Amino acid sequence: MKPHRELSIFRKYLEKRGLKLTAERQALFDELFARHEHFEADELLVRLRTKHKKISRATIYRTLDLLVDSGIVGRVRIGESGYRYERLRAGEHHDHLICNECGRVIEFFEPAIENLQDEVCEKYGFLAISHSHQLRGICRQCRPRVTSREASAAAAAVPGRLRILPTA
Amino acid sequence: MKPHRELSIFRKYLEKRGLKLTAERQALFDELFARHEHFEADELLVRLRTKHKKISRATIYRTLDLLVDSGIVGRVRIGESGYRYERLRAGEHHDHLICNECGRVIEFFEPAIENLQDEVCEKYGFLAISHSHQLRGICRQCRPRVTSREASAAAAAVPGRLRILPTA
DNA sequence: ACGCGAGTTGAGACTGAGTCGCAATCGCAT
DNA sequence: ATGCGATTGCGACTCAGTCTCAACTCGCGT
Repeated sequence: MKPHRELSIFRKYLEKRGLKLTAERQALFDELFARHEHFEADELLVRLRTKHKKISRATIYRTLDLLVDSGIVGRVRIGESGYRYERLRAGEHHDHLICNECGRVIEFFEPAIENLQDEVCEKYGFLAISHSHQLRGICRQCRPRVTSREASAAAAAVPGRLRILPTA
Repeated sequence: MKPHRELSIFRKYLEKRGLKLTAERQALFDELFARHEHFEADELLVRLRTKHKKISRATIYRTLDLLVDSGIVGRVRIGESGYRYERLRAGEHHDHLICNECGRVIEFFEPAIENLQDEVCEKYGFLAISHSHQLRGICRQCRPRVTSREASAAAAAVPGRLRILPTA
């Protein structure tokens, strides 16, 4: 929870491979821990540019790579284009519900699903390293607005398909 | 199974909205049903360019959009960049195991997971429209080659993280 | 069979996200 | 202070996908 913990992880990570904790990396790290939501790389760039000092796009991406690699930050392909990043609480993990209307991202964790995943892997002799599991649809807040109209139209468009189908 | 079935679905889909079944759309459709694997848009372009007639990149994408929209083809974000497409057997659905080594894509379907998904949605008042669920790792064939070395190194790189974590 | 207009196509310009190369600069162990 | 590897910013670049638009088709109505 306390930023210190992850900072020291990051610091150690850098040290271990002879990298430096520069002002830019610090700034990025701080900005990242100033909030908790999911974010995109360019978003971070803007945030840093406006309030703090200048930092180049390349550096953002490079630093984000380090953070992802160190396990502090997660990189997810959520929408149609680009990546989204999110802080990872140590040891924790969750999947996503993504609203097509408002873009809201809801995190969920279902142990039973995780277990079943493991079973699937075993069945195929597959050694899982990471996974991504996302459901797209309409969130509680947006449902009233959308109601019958679009949603049912979408469902009707694909005859015989009642089940959730893969996308994103 | 027989292409006819999906062709008529596609035809109906087009008709319904006053679109035409042009030679290009046909060619693409045929090429698509000539095989069964997952494929990328540009791959299709090459295939068509070499054996069949010329067809523009724009048309490939446009037609693929139609096919996806009609429910015949699925669009998935599987790797690091771009989309992958796959034929959808009517009513069927599956998720993916993706090998980081050889790129192989294994399809799986686990009803219990699907049910749990529904439960999660209910819990959050979320109306799911589509979902994507992918596990990345090393497939059975590649495991011998990779063994301890990389895999265990990767696991060790993130201390305290034994569980599968989100990515892709 | 013919004509016409909506629908479609190809070429290439364009976009957005992310990456790369490189010269200038910085951080830190000595 | 010195030196050298690590780092930065810039801008050029790539790649996938989208858009524009003039030229061309399809297929319905006659």
